[in-house]
Amino acid sequence: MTDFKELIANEIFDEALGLDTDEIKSMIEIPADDNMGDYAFPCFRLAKTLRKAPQQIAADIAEKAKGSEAFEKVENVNAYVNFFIDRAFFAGDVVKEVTEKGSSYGRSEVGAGKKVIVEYSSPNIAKPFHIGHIRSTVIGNALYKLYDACGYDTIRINYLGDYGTQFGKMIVAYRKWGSEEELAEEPIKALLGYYTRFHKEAEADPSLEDEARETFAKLEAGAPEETELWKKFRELSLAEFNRVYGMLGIEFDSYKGESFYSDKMPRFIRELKEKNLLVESQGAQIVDLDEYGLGAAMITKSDGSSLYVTRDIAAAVYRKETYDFYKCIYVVASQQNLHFKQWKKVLELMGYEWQEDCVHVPFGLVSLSDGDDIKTMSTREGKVVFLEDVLNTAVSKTAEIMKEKDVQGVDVDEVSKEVGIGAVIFQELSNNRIKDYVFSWDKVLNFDGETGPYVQYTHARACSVLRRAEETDLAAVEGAEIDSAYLGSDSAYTLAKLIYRVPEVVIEAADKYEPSILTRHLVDIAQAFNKFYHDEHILVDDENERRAKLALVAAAKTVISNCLGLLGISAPERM
RNA sequence: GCGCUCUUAGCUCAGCUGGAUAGAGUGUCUGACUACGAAUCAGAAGGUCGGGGGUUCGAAUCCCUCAGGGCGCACCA
Repeated sequence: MTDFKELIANEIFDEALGLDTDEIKSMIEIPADDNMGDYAFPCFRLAKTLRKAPQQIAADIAEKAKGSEAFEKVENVNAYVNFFIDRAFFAGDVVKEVTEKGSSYGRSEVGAGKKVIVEYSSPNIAKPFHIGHIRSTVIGNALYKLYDACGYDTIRINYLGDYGTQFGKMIVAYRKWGSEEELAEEPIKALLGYYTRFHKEAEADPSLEDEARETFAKLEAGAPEETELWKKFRELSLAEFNRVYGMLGIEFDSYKGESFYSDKMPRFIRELKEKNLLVESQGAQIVDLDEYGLGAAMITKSDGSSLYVTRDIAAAVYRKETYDFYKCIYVVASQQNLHFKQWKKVLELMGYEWQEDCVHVPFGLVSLSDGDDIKTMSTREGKVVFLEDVLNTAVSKTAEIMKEKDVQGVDVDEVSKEVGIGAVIFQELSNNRIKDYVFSWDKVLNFDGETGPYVQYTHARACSVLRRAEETDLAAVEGAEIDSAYLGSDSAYTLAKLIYRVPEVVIEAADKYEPSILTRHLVDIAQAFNKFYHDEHILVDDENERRAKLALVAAAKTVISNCLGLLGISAPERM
């Protein structure tokens, strides 16, 4: 591909500026308004070194660059030098690139040879998979795909919350009020019922809490009956979770959860002691992080049992020793910011320098609207919206729409899943992950505007044009040269420009741990395609024109499909 | 109280390492299906970018401060 920034930088370069071509390249901007050119170079900063008015500098550069054949036009507006390139040539160049690369367009090798771990989803066993869990699950999955696309060697870990006092509670509740039948029938809902009931009853009878702690201690000590129940709860829950993961098309390479590390902690407690980091406080063992403004990190409780931070230390070291990662990404809610800061600080104090390669990727809270009240979801109170219900509702709404529209030649069951679930995932990945939001049925079930179905529809529409061309034997010949002169319109150029940027957008989204950057860009592409589609007649009689336009349609189709794939969403050909 | 974070159009949100007239979607109003899919497109209206200072040729963007919301602050994870 032609690197226009390079051409421009070479044109501008002058020793008197005191800038090398790379610095000049980084200063080049793409104007918001097409009328102001395709690339722009602002001269404000040069005013000091050159001791001239920026307007004058711009005029001088423009004058000098006007002779260049690489640009159709060069002009200066105030302190800007605006470069106009041959748009048709550019569009043709982009189309060619996408045609050659196909499904690998957007991928790169920037991460070749580096190992990246992404930890995400990590639900608590025996609790329902609710709408709040979608964030880590879907954001983490997109990050995994983005890193994979950047050439990194990736490992997906589901750090299951499969241990802790909560299992003591669950066992106690099950023995008191549960039955095997209801557990077999609807495991998660039954377990949730026990959990909810436990907390309700424990308010009146605090001794239940002690009983739960004792029961967990037994479990930890390896008591057979308790272990048996724990295993059963874990298995039943995992089967439920896997159903949801299946719907979302999500997989993991490892399910090593908290229980896996339960016997790996003494080593670190010893190590903390040896390094004189441990302090006793009110019967508990802590690492004092006051001087760093991080309070105290509790390592063991007063009864000697261990906690979250300790387990996470064990897990991090295990991963470093097992995988020797370049980076380890934790996709966990922002509520745990303090925990991650403490944990990293403790690792640092222990001398593990690689803690710098551990990144907490936080995201905002999902809450529920309860009339005028906004509440966080509470498993204990049973106030939750199940993710599976959301997915199913989205699917059935999609099926309704499809039946209404009477789409031909599709398996409604299959496609309504792709579209309905795609809509939910897309919604989740649309906004900056740090923002809190209130769950709304209206919003997840809205399929108009900047939504997943809109993008998928655009893809299906492109497929439809290509199909039509083939049916009537008007298809572009595979591998044939196209005459890019027909791609010089504003709408074709805008579309090509957005397609051109995809590889860099993918890298940026991965670097910033922000899938929404790609989601937004994808919406822009879909909008640009739809505008092109409306502005221009594609299946025209003139063979050369038709071929050129079809090639652009095919490129757009490929790119939309690739980007949706990176977000974990499928791209149906009809819907 | 302390720490982190958010505040941009009626609503939901974009706005890249500061750059030209702050953009989408949705909602409201209006127009476009006898070309290739109307889950679409075009147009109108809608903003003192939470308030106030500062840095700069230039601030929604960086710094300070105030206000409001959210989250967190040792025996849960």
